[in-house]
Amino acid sequence: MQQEFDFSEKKPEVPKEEIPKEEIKEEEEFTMDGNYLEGLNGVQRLAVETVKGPVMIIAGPGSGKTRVLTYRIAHLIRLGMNPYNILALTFTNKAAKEMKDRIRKIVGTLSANSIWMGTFHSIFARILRIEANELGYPSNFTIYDTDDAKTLIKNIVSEQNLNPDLYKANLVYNRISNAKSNLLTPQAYLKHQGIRNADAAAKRPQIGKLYHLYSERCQRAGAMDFDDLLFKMHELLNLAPEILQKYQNKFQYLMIDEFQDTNHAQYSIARKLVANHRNVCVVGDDAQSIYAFRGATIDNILNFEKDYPELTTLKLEQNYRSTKRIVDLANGIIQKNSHQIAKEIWTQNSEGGKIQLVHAVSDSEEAKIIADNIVVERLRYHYNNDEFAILYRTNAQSRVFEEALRRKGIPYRVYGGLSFYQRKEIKDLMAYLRLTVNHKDEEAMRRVINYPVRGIGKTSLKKIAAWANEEERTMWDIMCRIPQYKLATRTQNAIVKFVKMIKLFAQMLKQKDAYDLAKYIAKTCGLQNHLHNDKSVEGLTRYENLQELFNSIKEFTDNKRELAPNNVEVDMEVDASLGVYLQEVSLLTDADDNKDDSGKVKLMTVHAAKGLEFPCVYIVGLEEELFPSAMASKRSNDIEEERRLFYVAVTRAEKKLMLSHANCRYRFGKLQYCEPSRFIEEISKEELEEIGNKPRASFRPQRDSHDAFKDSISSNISSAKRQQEKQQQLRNRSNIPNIANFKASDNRKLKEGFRILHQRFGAGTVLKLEGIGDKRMAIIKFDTLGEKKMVLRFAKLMFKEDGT
DNA sequence: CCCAGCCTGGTTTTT
DNA sequence: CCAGGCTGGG
Repeated sequence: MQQEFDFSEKKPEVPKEEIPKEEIKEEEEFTMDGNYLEGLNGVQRLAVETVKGPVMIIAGPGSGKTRVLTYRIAHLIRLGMNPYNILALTFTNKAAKEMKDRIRKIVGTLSANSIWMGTFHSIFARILRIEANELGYPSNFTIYDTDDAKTLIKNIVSEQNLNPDLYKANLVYNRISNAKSNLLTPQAYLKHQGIRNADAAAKRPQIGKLYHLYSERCQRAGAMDFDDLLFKMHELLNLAPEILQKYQNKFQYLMIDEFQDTNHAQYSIARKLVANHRNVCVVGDDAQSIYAFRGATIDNILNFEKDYPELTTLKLEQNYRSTKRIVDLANGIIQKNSHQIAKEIWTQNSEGGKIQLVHAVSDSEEAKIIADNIVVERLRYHYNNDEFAILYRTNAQSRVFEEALRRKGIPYRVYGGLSFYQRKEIKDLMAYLRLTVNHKDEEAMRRVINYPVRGIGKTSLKKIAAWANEEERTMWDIMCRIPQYKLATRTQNAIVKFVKMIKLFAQMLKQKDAYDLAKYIAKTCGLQNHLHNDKSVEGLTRYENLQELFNSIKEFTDNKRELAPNNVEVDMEVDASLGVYLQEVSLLTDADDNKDDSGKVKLMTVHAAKGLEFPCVYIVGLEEELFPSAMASKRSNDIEEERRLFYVAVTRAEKKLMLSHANCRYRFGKLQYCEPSRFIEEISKEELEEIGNKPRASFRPQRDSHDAFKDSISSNISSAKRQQEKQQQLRNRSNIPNIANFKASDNRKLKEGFRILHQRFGAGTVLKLEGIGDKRMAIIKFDTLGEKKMVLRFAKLMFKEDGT
């Protein structure tokens, strides 16, 4: 089936002749006749070739969705569409990157790089940066992360003398986020009767006002939060017909991946952009919608047909990823849900091994069984470490598995969790960088104005904030004219000096690239020295992290340099300045950095695993209140989302799938009894291979006490327990002091203890500890397992006198 | 004004 | 268990 293809207004800005020779060579693997179409099945091919008008592709898991999307884009380019006119939106940077890499292989680097492909947030940020002035924003606006936003809300709540228990930052932030996702302005929010009633009923009538103030403050600070990137984009398109037209003409073709995860704002923007040519292709799977909590709505899929009556709907139902047993299990799971588009996933793959279900006594036993199993599978079927993935519901669950894997000497990588960019020392330097680029950035300023200490304390800051609010100016403005205000001379001088310093940094923005400037700033502001002088173990790690940040900035500038000569558009794609760096980095997550993860077992949440596949998958912690989460048990809608989440997890697996749950686990620092998840009950047991102790009611510890737990399992003592005892014995024998609470004054004992630890572990350095107190940690590094470094963390250390 | 250390309250998933 | 708030001594 060959389509005619004719877009008016198309300017071939990248003529074929300009493509460098080696790229053409690369292309020849896939000739113009469309060799690249040959590996596709009928529906896939139709999906690739139906290029005009609205198309919706319902793509089951493992149905070759990414392949279809990439080939489709390649196909468009082949048909003469300028890559520069294609907009492809994804939800994660990873997905965008993967697609770009694959397209690059088909159409060459130059074309691939010209496609506007990225996350909603990053693409819109890029556009907003260009158009910021239209919205009364500076083009170097800051992007507030969730922490910044919540701190700002906290400040506003306290300024308004509202009860912080009632107006919790989290809650207020969610309300605001919700409003923005639904394109409600503060004014509309305040007017909306239903919302007003709801807020009043919840005894929180002031939320509308807080939303209003929050928006004002963001605007004043030249800052947008994540939701603003969508919200303001929509506002921009509404602002003037010319602007809308400009982007409608620019983006002749729009593709949206993971369409089931779009929220109202995203959908509205998309609809506006394609209103004229209606060339929009969305790919999604209602059964994999797992982001309702952040405003995603399945309605977008259901309504799509109404908005586009001429819609072509295609269903990709053949699964190429998983064994029959896994596909059957997945189908069985999802059919329990009531709302969904009818479809049946099927596969021609072989039956595969039975799905295993592990009943573990405790969370540590669960982890041990899985670590053991990885070793066995590896030997038996010659799997590589990186072919295993452990999927869990919450990030906190990773700890036990890390320990178990470490004990077995299995290298691993944890994805997600606390991102590198959320570490204190990183945020501190970033705040300096942000402040340099955008002086108005209030959250950045509050963070660093007195760090390292320069004698500008809380009281002074409060005064400045008060003056700023009074005059409706930024705090920076006030500080620039600080001699006009009444303050102690010493503080005044300190502020003048601080302002001078930041201004000095700003002057260098144009001359230096991001890397040079960042290094200069770190040195001059005193942060680098401050960390360098901190000789405690953690101080050292912090210093190292800072160096790591420099490395990443260096990588960024080098990358941009490489791109620069080839790129058609001169904007942030090739701009190596600090401002662009900040913009890109604030939208990055931990999963995005391309740290080397070959040869490592992968640990991540189910959410993070979406869009990925692994030969062997372990889904762990299948317990009521955990997976499904306790929050979800209340509403049936949420349970369905949890079930979809389970569905997503199951369908990540190619060959081997193991499910597990524990009878007891530590949660919130307490030992708890756990019911097996209802999802386990829902599975037909015939195809299962059940491993381990069946759950027994007698395991239930009374009053959640540790002793009751010990008694209840003493008859059937778990291997985890024995392991623990063995460890303990090992410790005693080698005289390793036990670790518990300690005070900073115990420094000498501490040092002695670490000397012993050093001897015991031998392989590495035990670093000096000074001034360790509450919630500080000690970190021991040593080389093992061919990994560069291992880090052990001991919270709250103390050596008891008697060595027990 | 600064900091260490105590105390309390809260814990899903992410751009 | 852990982050953040609060307090009281320097």
